[in-house]
Amino acid sequence: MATGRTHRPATRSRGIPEATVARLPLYLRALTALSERSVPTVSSEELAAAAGVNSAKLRKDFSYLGSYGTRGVGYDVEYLVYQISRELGLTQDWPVVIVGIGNLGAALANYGGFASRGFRVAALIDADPAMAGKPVAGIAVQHTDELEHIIESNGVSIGVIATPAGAAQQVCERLVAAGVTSILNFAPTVLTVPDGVDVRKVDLSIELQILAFHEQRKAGEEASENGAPADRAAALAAEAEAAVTGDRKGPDGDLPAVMPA
Amino acid sequence: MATGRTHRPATRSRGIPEATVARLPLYLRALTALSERSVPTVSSEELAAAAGVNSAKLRKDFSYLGSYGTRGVGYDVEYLVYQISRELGLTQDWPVVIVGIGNLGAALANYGGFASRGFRVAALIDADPAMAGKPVAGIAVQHTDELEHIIESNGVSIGVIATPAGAAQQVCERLVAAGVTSILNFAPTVLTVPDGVDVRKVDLSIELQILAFHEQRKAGEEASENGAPADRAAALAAEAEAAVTGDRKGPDGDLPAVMPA
DNA sequence: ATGTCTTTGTGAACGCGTGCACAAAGATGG
DNA sequence: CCATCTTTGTGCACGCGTTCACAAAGACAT
Repeated sequence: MATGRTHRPATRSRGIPEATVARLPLYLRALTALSERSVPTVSSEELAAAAGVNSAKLRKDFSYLGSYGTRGVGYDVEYLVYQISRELGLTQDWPVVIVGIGNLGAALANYGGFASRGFRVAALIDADPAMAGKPVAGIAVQHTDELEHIIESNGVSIGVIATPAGAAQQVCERLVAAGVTSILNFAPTVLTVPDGVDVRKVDLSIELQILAFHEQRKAGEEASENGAPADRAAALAAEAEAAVTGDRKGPDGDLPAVMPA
Repeated sequence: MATGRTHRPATRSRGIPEATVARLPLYLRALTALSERSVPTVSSEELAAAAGVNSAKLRKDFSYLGSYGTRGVGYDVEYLVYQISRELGLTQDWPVVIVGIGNLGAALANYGGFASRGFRVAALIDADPAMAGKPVAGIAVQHTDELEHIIESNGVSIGVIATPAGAAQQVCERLVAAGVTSILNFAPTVLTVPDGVDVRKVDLSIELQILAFHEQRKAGEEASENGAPADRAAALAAEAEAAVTGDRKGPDGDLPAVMPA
């Protein structure tokens, strides 16, 4: 190791695995908690436990950042907090705009987790003229017409979309055209963006559906056979077929064989 | 409940890969849109484009469910909607409880994406006595004291935690003890749960931090390193989440009025 | 100094997920 | 009934991420 660790080894700084990047905030949170308790150092084992990951994984993650630990001792908490913050870009201030001030948008505006880490809500934007000027989380909502102006004059590069699904793509395009290059999307839609623009998606209902899958599997593992969902399945199928021809439904809602043409 | 089930990769039985499960809701959403437009069939290429994935991946995903396509034609939209819904367990009704009715909890309660897919909000629960009885999204908030009773009498197996970070673990334990086996966690904490309980985490600030990382990389190609002050890191550390304590208070830092920080 | 003990950093093996490329299956037209 | 055309389903190879296991590095005691 210790291969002349210059400040931008193309081999490493370029190559922080995406999976590692996604865990850095987790480590940072755990470290911050330790820092507040004035814990000076922490071992990979302890920190891994606090972050809910494997200790070998944590060490490997940190190894991508450099050798910040001391063998036999562990990691210096404050130093690591700083290094991770810097790596994540949290040592600078990121102005963000939130578009779509409905229930979710308002909740996001009030969310302290944003402001506390170098993220500053530069503006709240909504398409409803009735919302304009109304204060949410201490910030006056502005109308969509001003979107471009807001982005440009504040140098905003990160946008949060909390609009209805139907408006998301259009809002996205306007954000990108105005200079936004990272988007956090809460609308249940697939956003299409040009190269160079990052999109991360948070979809509440998808998470629940994934849980439902596992829940169903747990339930079906003991009652190895379908207990009674046949009725509901049939009902859903019927409802679903309302649109189309709708005359090819399993006789009793059970697994119909592969449907013929 | 199944007896001694040593923990395994979780995707065993007829082994639908976890990555595939996570995409099924995406396909389902795209298919539902097609269904509403009365589109009878769709090719893997078209559907993949609508869902924002690779067509080969989509076909492979579907192959885990069975052979539901017709070569030379594509997939029957209605039939596929039914199959995926059934696979995800959406053909039955899932009562869920939301614990922590702050800004986010209220937004979740109002979120239509839950109710529209077999998920029914059975109860809203908050620790604040002042909230008790207050209607949110047409449902009267109930006090935490009734948590166990609500879970048991409604047969709730899925719980949503939208409390401050400090309360999350305790709430989690009570939910699990009362019979909940799947948890969607919005609080920025690592939840510890017994085997057999699934936890999915949604962390808003982590998503932003990941975006910031990429944003910094994009911006910092040439302005590689600036002498970032360590003061910033110290300030950040001090201000960061006081998650440990756990009650909603805090100046303006991580734990805002309502959201889990 | 030297030995012992703790913990890091990492080489290597393994498993999962992704995407290519193509043969098989079925529709369609003559 | 046969030929052609479209699209599925999947074998295969590759790369990423995870985990194990251990040598090296440093702290600490004697």
